[in-house]
Amino acid sequence: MNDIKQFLRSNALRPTKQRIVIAGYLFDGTDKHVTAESLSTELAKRKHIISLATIYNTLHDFYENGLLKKLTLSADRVYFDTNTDDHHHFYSEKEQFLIDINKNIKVNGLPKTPKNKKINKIEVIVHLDK
Amino acid sequence: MNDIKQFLRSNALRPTKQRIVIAGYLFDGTDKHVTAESLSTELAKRKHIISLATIYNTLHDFYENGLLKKLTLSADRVYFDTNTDDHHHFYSEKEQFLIDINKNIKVNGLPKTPKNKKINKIEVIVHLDK
DNA sequence: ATAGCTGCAAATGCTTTGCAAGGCC
DNA sequence: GGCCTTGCAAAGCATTTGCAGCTAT
Repeated sequence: MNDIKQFLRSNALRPTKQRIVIAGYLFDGTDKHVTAESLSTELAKRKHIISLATIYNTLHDFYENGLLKKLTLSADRVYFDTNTDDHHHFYSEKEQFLIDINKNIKVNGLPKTPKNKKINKIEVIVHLDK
Repeated sequence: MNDIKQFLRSNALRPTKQRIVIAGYLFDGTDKHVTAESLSTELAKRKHIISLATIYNTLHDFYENGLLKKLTLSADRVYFDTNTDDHHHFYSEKEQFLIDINKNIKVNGLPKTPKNKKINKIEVIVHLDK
């Protein structure tokens, strides 16, 4: 709890009640994939009612401070990943689940990067069943 | 023109005025990436005013018949790709552009597929500048 | 005290849908 | 003629925003 406050402060985030609850849930040591809504539901189960607007704000605050990774896999829902290391994903659109691939993946045979551009990241998504 | 009608018919799509215009634009031999809106704008320049609802319907009809590939890269816009071969992309979110990677890319080091699942496709997105 | 945060309600923006009118076979 | 398609206007949804009240420092 004080750890969490510390943690937030060290990321230039004021440790408010809501942020402490959200960070406490997200950064409990287990990697998680959440959407604003799944997070809201999950917190509600734990009797923590936080307005959706705040959840959206907080996820973006965390994201902008590098505490979360953002994943756009389907058009109608943005996922946030608590694992911020470089890694890739198995994804099932049908079942809406997401599994981290933590092994080292190598992408070979890329053509040269377009002029005056830099590669920011390479994202590999392994789509499952159709 | 009759080619286009033929083409639509052979894909179980009734060749209506609107579909002929849209297919004529999309499948002119050059690979294209469009969104519903960019397509609408592009057609409007050519004096073809087609309602957005119809454009959405048509893009999905084409997609469902395998004439287009669908790409979800940013949450607020779905792209359709006239190149339906297996291929990958360079993508700049900032500049909103998309370039096909037609070279053969190899992804090495994938872990084994989750139990009872099959790989549908592997998608590699090379994100540019940030 | 005051700059920052919360949360409601309303707005936004892409996409879908209901449905009446029109077009293709 | 009958079924499919179009397109308007309205609905749907995830997400964002304005703003008044509250809170951390």
